Amino acid sequence: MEFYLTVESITIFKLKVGSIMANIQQVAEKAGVSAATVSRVLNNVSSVSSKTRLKVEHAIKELNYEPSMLGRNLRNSESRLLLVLIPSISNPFYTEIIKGIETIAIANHYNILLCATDSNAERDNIYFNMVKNKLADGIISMDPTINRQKLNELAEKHPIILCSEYEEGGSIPYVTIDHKLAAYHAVKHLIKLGNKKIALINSDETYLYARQRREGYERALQEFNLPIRKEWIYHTEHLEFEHGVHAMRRLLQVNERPTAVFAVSDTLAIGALKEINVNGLHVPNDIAVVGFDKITFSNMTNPTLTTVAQPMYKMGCTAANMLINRIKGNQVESIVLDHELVIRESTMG
Amino acid sequence: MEFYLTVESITIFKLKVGSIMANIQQVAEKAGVSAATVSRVLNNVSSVSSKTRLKVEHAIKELNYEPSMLGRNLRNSESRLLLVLIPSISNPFYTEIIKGIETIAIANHYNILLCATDSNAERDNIYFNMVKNKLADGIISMDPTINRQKLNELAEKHPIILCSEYEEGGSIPYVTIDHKLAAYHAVKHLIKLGNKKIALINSDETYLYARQRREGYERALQEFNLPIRKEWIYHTEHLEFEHGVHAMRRLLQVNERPTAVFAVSDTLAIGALKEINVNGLHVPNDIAVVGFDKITFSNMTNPTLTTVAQPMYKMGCTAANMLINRIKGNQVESIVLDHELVIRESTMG
DNA sequence: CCCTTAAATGTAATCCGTTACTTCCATTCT
DNA sequence: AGAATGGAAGTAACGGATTACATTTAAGGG
Repeated sequence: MEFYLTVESITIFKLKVGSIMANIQQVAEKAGVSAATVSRVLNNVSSVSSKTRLKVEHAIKELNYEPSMLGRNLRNSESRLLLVLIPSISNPFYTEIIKGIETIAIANHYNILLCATDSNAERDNIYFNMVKNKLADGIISMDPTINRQKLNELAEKHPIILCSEYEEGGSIPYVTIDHKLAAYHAVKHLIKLGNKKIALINSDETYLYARQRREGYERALQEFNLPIRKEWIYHTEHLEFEHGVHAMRRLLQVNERPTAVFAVSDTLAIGALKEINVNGLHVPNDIAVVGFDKITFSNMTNPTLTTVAQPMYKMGCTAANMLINRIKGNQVESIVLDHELVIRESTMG
Repeated sequence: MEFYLTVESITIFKLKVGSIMANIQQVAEKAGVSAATVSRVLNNVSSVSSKTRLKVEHAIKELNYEPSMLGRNLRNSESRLLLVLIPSISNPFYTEIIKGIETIAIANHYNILLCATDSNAERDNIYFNMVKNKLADGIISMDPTINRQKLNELAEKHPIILCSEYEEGGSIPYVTIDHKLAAYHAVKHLIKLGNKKIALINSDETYLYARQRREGYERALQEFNLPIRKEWIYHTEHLEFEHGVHAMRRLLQVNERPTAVFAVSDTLAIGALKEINVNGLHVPNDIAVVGFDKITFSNMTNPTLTTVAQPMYKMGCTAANMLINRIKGNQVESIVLDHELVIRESTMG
């Protein structure tokens, strides 16, 4: 009896699965053609007569058929999935880039797998395996904390593009801006406004962009014969708001208080704004502030934040195009995009 | 000559592809066993002798073999991918939820496909097809603008969970909070502070949560015998900052100016804050403000924002667990989680 | 009316792993 | 020693679509 029940339930299950989705074979039978012909119709191969095409299309509608990506992908050994690696979803810097990537991806019939590594090496491994496993066709990495060596190894056999963060002299193609020049412009702007004591809130200099932005900061100061003072350079471990608050608190305690601050990210700059406000000082009259990235919220603060805009949407588009080209087997060249200084209230007296 | 070159390049390509990744057959040959045995080793099936297991594991290492997800998924007809639908990546409300989903997903050997619909029906279709196509095993939808009818149809044959936004009396399981009660608490808080003229910045009431939050707002006012005045209720089409600014501008022009504002999202509330500041008024002394969602930035504004916290991380975890259960074929029940009023500077005199 | 040729369609192999079923072999029991 | 039992491994079908190659069909030329 028990055995009978089991058999029945299996039958029901099979029936249900069958009803969920027809396969190409069933469509072929219904249309009275071979599976090959159905496949040709699906892929718009020219050599199908219009009569047959119509029959097949009719059968497809009738059966509510949708081709299985799994079968197709196995055969074509592609997944049409792009892996996008970011350090953390909560960082607004990435949102526009991702939009760019997504737009290009969809236009090329790809989809994106957005993955936050949270600077977790285990996650890295999972995601790297997805490419090895053919579950993704390529990677756009925006994670500066990623394991370089493993990434390079992977890049030998799989398409990878770096976005924003890259490796100097490395072999993996990248899209980025000229961080040094961008920082130079930002600081020069502060100098032109008459500031002579300019502080830098930088992040961890293990990251290339942090080193480059400091170089730009120093270059601007040198060019105008302003002193580079250690007390005015503060390094934060992370880019979050709280670290900006903390950095600014320290900078306000320095003997000779700076009259301007350049922070290497908007979230840091917004933290600085807050701390300056809390201390009863005025931005920009007492201290001017410049951020970096032009995240959405940089426009919502009070005062609004002067910041260096990276062409994020374009960066995303470019990275996606490069990756898709790479997947097609083409050679691609690294690209440096232009930045733009967006002057707003935090530097307008 | 040209022909020769072409042939050669094809050969090279083929060789390269071959070298990229061994398949189960090659591993089997190397280990001197059948593919079935290799598969058993991979899947930890008990009936493999330790000698054979060792041989196979050795061969796997030697060939640097990684099983292809495509083959495996086709056979098992699962993709181990969860589709997460959000209206827009740039909305910070979703970040914590996504983290929760991701954590649970990874713990269960799933990965997430994060997809922004940007309220674009075409995109909806693409994503729905991914499930029909077996490219994803199920959907967590957080998009209130999604096509209800299509979603319901899809839900008949595929696992779907709604997160935050749901359908009253619908058949799709959901996770949410009690929006009405949450709004009631927020407004009651404003009343307890002595406010008698309380404005509401609501979003489009085609969304269930918007209707429910207004009900909560009205219930609180009624309970304390305060008037519900039309001029104090403003509807915005979207949730962005600018709409909050605009709404507040209007509310400040009303004859009898409200002394407090409850906005149904933090971004709207932050817009309101900004506009109040711009008009030389003080928060909370002139006008108190309460938001909704407790997004990261609600803590970075000046003053910091009092807001209703949804348990976003937990919501994400819950939704993911529900979906995975659904995929396993289990029945799941809808869940209503607790909210919390976070009192900060924008209501603390 | 037959032959050539091209277009249209079918056949079958292939992509890669999983698993029900079968076979083989070695214990253990009588 | 021969049968019964069970453990270990192999065989082959399967999942769904694609495509090189083979075959059929129809049209055009002589």
